[in-house]
Amino acid sequence: MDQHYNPQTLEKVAQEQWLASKSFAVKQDDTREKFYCLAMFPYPSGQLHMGHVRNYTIADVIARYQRMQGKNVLQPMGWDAFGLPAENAAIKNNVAPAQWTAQNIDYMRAQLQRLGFAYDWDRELATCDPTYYRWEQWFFTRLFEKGLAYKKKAEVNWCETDQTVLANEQVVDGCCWRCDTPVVRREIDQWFIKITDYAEQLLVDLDKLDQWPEQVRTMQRNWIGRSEGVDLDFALADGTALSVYTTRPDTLIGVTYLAVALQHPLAREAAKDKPELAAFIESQGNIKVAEADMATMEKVGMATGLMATHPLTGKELPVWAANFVLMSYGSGAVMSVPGHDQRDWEFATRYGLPITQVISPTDSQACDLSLAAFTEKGVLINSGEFNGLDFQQAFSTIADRLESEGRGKRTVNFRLRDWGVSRQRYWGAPIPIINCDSCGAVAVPAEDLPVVLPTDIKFVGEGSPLKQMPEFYQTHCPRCGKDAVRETDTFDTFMESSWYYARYACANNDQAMLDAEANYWAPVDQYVGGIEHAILHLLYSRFFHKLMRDEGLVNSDEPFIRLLTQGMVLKDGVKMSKSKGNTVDPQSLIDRYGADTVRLFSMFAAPPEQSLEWSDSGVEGANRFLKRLWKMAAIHAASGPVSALDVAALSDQQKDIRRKTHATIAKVSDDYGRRQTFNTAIAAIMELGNELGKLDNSESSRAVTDEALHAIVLMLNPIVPHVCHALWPILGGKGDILNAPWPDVDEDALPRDSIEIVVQVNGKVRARVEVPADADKDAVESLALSQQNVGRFLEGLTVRKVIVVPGKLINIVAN
RNA sequence: GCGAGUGUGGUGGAAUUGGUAUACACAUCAGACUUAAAAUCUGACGGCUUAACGGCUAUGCGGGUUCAAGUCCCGCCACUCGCACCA
Repeated sequence: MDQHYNPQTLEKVAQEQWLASKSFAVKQDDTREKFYCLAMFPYPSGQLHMGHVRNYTIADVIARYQRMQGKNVLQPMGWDAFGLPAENAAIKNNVAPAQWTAQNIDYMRAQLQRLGFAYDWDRELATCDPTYYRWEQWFFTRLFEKGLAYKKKAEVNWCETDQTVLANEQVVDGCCWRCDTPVVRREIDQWFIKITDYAEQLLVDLDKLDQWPEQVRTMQRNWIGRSEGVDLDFALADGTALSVYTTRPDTLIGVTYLAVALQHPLAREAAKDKPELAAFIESQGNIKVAEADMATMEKVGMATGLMATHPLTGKELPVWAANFVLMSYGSGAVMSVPGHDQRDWEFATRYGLPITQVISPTDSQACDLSLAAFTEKGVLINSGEFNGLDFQQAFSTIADRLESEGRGKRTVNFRLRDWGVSRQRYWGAPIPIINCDSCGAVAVPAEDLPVVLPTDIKFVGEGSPLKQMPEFYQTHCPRCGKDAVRETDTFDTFMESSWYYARYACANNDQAMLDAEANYWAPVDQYVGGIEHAILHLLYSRFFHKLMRDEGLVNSDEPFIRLLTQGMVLKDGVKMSKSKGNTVDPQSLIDRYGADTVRLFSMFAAPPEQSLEWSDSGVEGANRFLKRLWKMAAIHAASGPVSALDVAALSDQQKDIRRKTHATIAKVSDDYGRRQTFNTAIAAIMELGNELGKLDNSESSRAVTDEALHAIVLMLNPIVPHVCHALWPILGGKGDILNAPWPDVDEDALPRDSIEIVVQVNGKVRARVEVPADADKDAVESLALSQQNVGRFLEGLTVRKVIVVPGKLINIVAN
């Protein structure tokens, strides 16, 4: 065989064989354990970038590893094909979004195939295909009928010039990204899905996800934001009540004013007779509809002139309108306790409102209300009959009082808001609703689905083309038959990505959304994707899974059993992006070094969860390793057949290398399966390879080498499958390496005769001693004490304590 | 602003349960091979110090717990991700 590694040729041979024999097409098989491995599908932006390469390589390594464990492995691929970039490209290049998307998919599919990923291409799907989104439309009509989908007014970013809704990313410094017009908030009718009905379940079930990173579970918990508090009423002069939610009823006596959102009905009503308030509300209307902007803006407000009565003290309190009160959380109004809430404190300080202390620290904590609010829990003071109570006592006493007087009620509240799924855009799945003057919003009947998005359109960018297409929106009411108007909004693209994992399992079923095969494969055993999706995509998918479960479509509670969140790919310490001009094109690297080198570097350069710093010379190093591996195997194979390994007759050096082989198998198995740190697995394999070079050419050495090389090729196969595909038969491996079993550890090869023990004096390493593996504590201690350098450091000191960590270290404590 | 992370040689990183800091690579330097270069192979490689053995010092910064801290605790700094219409 050729001693030169030729990736371009051997990768082509391997890929053609995989494609021709459909090596990765799978079906239900009840004789084996199933394993569903999935990487987040890409948006077809044009070309693969390094983030994709990393994401898909990680998943592919896991899929191929699990296959070698004897499992029935499904790994599908598809396209998250709806979304804004297609509309932007359409305007820029004068090409229809459908056509642009289809071209991108074709190019990127070829790139994925060139990287040798083990996908079942028979299950490929694209979310912009009516055969996909028809089921999403159908499912939405089911939710609508169950009352889980509803319409309400909500605010959007609006550009007056373009007469269009802007996404948050399209608002730059408060202005439209295209025409620079200042953006205003506008309220429009929008569709929502009641994720809040599932808030408790979504929170509780996080505890079941013990194979998810703790940080993701924490972020979701905080996002859902369950809190226990009290809803209470402050009476207004006209006899109506202003309802507020608080988690700190213990501070109730310290309330010095109330604050309502600018959109609160009370603020709007007050603004009618108060022009300066109306002007103030108007002036705050250009803040982006994004929480980050809300939180960082200057906190300002204005008195509404209204007064409210404190439910316990009967005191009259002013009602302010404030820009930081969120209409979407609680009742859109808050009671302000400037003594014990920092935001209230800042607001009160700014506007000269009174600050009262009602909580006293229980320990020596500082509490100076002229500097800041005291926000810890403590003991009540200045609260009349409640003085001396702690938080728990005060909470229940005050809540009981309010409940008995009918002025309040204990409430569980969530930060989570219902999911707005309407988008005033063209390139998305049409919302299957018909608006009838007589019947209101009516779901499109199942037999009329899908509502197909017209693709032969001219796209100019000002509003959705669907609004200019009577042939699309003019229709009849399915209920009463009168003329009616079809909904022209489309779905949020998170809708499509919330259930695609399930659809892969029955991608070609045109009779149902999901079927028995979907239930065979679901849930996904391993999901791999970027950490940036930790909250939204993963929460919506979990929600959708529960909705599908309650519709009888799946019989599990959660969609993803194990989650791996990969870090970003950086270049020169910053994220790769076109605008920074620091992108690395995977295609040119594949052309130069082959897919295996690119895969190997991606897996070697960093553990999957950390960010990965790109390095051209590192890629070169990965390529060098594969060349060396090839040459070593070629020379070994060329020197003829190998005699059987005679374990009893090995020299110490041969035994050491055999131990290393089996220790490496054990480590690599753990790294692949439990730790998912592929970089350390590769390092361990490299170490073993380096050791092999030290062996001579004797018969017994060649037998040791043969065993090691078989193990190396099997262990590397998930990462660099092409070169291993080629090397396997050369080394005498039987069948296709794809189906070869993972190597076994020979436990008998692992024990050592002697081990090295580190000797410390007062925690500093002073010597190392070689002791028999079964040496007892006393023997180790006396040997340690006899070391010359140890003696030097013990001179003039008294030994107080000796700590022995078996098999590792001995620490002599002396003074 | 809020929530979640990360920070170790010249560089990427390793150290898995509190127990030898710097594995494995990259870069650099030296040597071998070569007319020469590339490629390949061998060796050196945190800093200071020493003729050498060795010593001191170092995991963003400042404290703490411990026989022992990169790892645990407290306080800071810098960077990254998310914040509901980017996907």
